[in-house]
Amino acid sequence: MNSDYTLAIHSLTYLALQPDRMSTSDAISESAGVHPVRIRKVLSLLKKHGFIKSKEGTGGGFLFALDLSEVNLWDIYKITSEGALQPKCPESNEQCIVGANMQRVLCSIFLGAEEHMGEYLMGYTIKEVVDLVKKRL
Amino acid sequence: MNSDYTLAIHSLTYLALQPDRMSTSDAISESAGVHPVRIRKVLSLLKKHGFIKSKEGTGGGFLFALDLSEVNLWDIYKITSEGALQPKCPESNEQCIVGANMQRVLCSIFLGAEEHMGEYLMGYTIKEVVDLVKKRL
DNA sequence: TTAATCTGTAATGTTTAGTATTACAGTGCA
DNA sequence: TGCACTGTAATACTAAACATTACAGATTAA
Repeated sequence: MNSDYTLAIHSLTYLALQPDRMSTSDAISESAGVHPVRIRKVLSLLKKHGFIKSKEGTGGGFLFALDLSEVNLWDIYKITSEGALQPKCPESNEQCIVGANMQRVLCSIFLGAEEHMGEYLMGYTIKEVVDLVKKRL
Repeated sequence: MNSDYTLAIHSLTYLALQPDRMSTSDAISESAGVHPVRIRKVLSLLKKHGFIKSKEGTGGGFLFALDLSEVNLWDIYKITSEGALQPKCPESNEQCIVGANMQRVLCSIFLGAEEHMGEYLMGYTIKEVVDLVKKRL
């Protein structure tokens, strides 16, 4: 699982808890324990998809742009990690019936697996993640 | 997705197509396009779980030990890759409510995702993979 | 009983992917 | 004008994946 994915969830959850002021990449990076540049990279993806707004300059930062229950974990997965489940198939031997066909077979199976997982992830919105985080236990 | 997983599937499929003679790690590695030592490592795992037999020495190699429909892709996943979906959470800030709780929340969500995917993978046995490979298209 | 052919596994080296760091242009505020 | 941000590219570092080497032990066949 790509860790940009977890970073994106972490960031959005952070923003969700600061609904009335902008948060800087520095503040988020301190919460997540990674470098601010990474936060900006991940958030620039989320911005492109309209989940957040950003503002440059003094007093700038990031802000959640939608309702918390409009964004679910499958949406975020698709943006940050789609295809992460796909097998990394080394060049296999085309002379061999197994080598020649395995990649195709596995790709289609793993695509199905990803879609299947998607249905599960759709069940979690940022709102629910925020609630779980608040519960502390 | 751990590529030991795809290697295990590849190897088992290969063995399934050679039911009446032993296959060497060299032959399998040539089909899969990886180093024979890796094949032996992965297959030693599968052997521990009783999916295959092996024999050392001249004329030795590996052999499928069960019926093709007794082994499904979830079984293999559990052996080679369980936990691969778990997020790699960097140490986050315990002072922050998000940092302090995110790992716990994500672990439980991703555990569910893995189980959910498991139900899908259970639907594919090696027999079905072999059939798909034979179909060639 | 010796040589050849395998597995099993540890140790080491190499490559690649992930991540951090640095640098700096552009934007907006005070 | 100076400061505090985002945005992004370039570079450097680190860790994980993978290949390679090495060799002990098992098995067969000459």
